[in-house]
Amino acid sequence: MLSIGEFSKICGVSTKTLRYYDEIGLIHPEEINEETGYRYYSIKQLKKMLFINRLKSYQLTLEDIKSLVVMEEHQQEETLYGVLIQKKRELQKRIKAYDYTVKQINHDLLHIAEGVSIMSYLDDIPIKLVETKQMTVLTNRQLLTGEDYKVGYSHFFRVLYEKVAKEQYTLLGKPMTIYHSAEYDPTGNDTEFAIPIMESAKGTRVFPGGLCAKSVLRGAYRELSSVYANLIEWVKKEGYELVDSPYEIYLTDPKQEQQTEEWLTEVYFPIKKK
Amino acid sequence: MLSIGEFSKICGVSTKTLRYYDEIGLIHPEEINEETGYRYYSIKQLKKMLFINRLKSYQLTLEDIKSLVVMEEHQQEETLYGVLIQKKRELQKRIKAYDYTVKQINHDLLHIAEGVSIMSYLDDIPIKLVETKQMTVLTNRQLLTGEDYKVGYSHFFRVLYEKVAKEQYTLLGKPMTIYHSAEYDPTGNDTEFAIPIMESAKGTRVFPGGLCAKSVLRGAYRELSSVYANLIEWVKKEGYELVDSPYEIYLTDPKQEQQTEEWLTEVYFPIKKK
DNA sequence: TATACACTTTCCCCTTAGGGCAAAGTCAAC
DNA sequence: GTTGACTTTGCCCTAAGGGGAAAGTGTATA
Repeated sequence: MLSIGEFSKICGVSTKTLRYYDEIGLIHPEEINEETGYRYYSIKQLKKMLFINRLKSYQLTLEDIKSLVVMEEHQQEETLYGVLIQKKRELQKRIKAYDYTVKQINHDLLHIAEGVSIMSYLDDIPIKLVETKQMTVLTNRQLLTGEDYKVGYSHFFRVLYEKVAKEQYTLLGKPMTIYHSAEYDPTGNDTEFAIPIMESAKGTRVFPGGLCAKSVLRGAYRELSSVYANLIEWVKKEGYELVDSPYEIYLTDPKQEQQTEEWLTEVYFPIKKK
Repeated sequence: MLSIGEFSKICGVSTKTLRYYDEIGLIHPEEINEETGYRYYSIKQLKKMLFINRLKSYQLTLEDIKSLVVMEEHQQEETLYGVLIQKKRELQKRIKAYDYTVKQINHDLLHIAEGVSIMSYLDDIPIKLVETKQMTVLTNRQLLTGEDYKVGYSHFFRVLYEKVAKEQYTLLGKPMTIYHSAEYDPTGNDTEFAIPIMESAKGTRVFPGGLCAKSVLRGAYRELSSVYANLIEWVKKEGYELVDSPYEIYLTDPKQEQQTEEWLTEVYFPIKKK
């Protein structure tokens, strides 16, 4: 039997961690002295602990590890395979995300080196007053969380486009989304997907035209909030007020155009003079 | 002035987050109604919030962001440049670490697919009884934390090798480390770096020989703890006991040999029959 | 045998960046 | 005046332990 200190040294795990693992039921010392409460681990438990260490190095949560180690051996192998495949995908996703972040940082570093403030693009977003025309749009209104957006957008538009194809509607414009929620809520935002068509039918509605402040974003969607901020500031400053939900029109299709720098998105704020 | 909800929606940040940022002094609403406690943000603060959002997307901590946003503009640019460079390196390091983890997972997946338990290598680590000879070693004893190890090893060995070169000592063997700490302690372990030489001089000591249990690890150092566990188990089972600090001898130089699979490390446990 | 010192125990608070929920107060529209 | 949406503060929760205190235990040595 090994004391907690000996066991700790062999496994390369602190005694604090071992006590914590005991507490959460991950690995319980084979023997505990009734009188003193001292923990004693067996040599056999070394293997279990090393297995736990390895799974930890694969970024599994202790919860996941726990459910794995309580299994019987043959069931464990199967489950482990699935879990590892899953984890691998997750790590690859994280790598991609970090790669992207590094790219963005490089972009900003370049700006700073040129002596340009990295938020200066905010001042360069042009805003125009336009008069939009009334349209008929095929729509689908949903509550979406931040997570849903990524997959949701392509999904809901695909559904709408399928309907257009099936019913042989006549397309009159690019896809758009209308944001009805008054506040940003991470648990869900009231979002309407719409495609302008010629016909009026079930699932369509009249989308009113009128005076709008309009801005065009060239680049990745991450700058969208900046465009919104800019529009709001402009609207206040110029003495207008918002009279309907803001909406966006996607001029490029992210699936088609790989260069995020080339994406074009129009942002409209329906307004009137105060 | 914008209410917290409006401001939240524009910036894509929850009201909870805004209150939290107020609490930690990251961004304080420009106006707070004395009677009601309602927070009101100005249009000008949008830009600051968007800047914070961007820094957050770069994985800066709120603490770091805070110290950046309180700076004056020209000082901020300079600091920002350094911080971003730093962060970029960190992210690249993390990417490399994840890449490595993915490789390890792939390795294990292969094993599972072949029907081999992923910890089975533990049973394949051969152990031999050997009699080692007394040596003279040039040494350097240090308290090292887990973090220090990575850079520490190459550093301390380099110092020792420089001494060997300067004093024109005669090399008699490969570099080795002796682990004096009885317990694994994440905050620091008593570690001795040593190189066998012929001469006795200041900075050298006699390294005693004797009976040892010896194991050879082929592969990356991450399996070292397994080798230790195996040795300890063997020593107990065979009725021996440890009489001195375990040590390792590095047969390959990590700087020379790029393939971690080819690294060779000998692990020695000085023992005697109980 | 007394003592010193290393080891272990439990207990409590702390970490990041907020999320969830509840009770109570406030705002704006009808 | 009322309703419903909005906001406030306050309290507890997260994952994986780290730090430290106070008290008890093990063991080697003088």
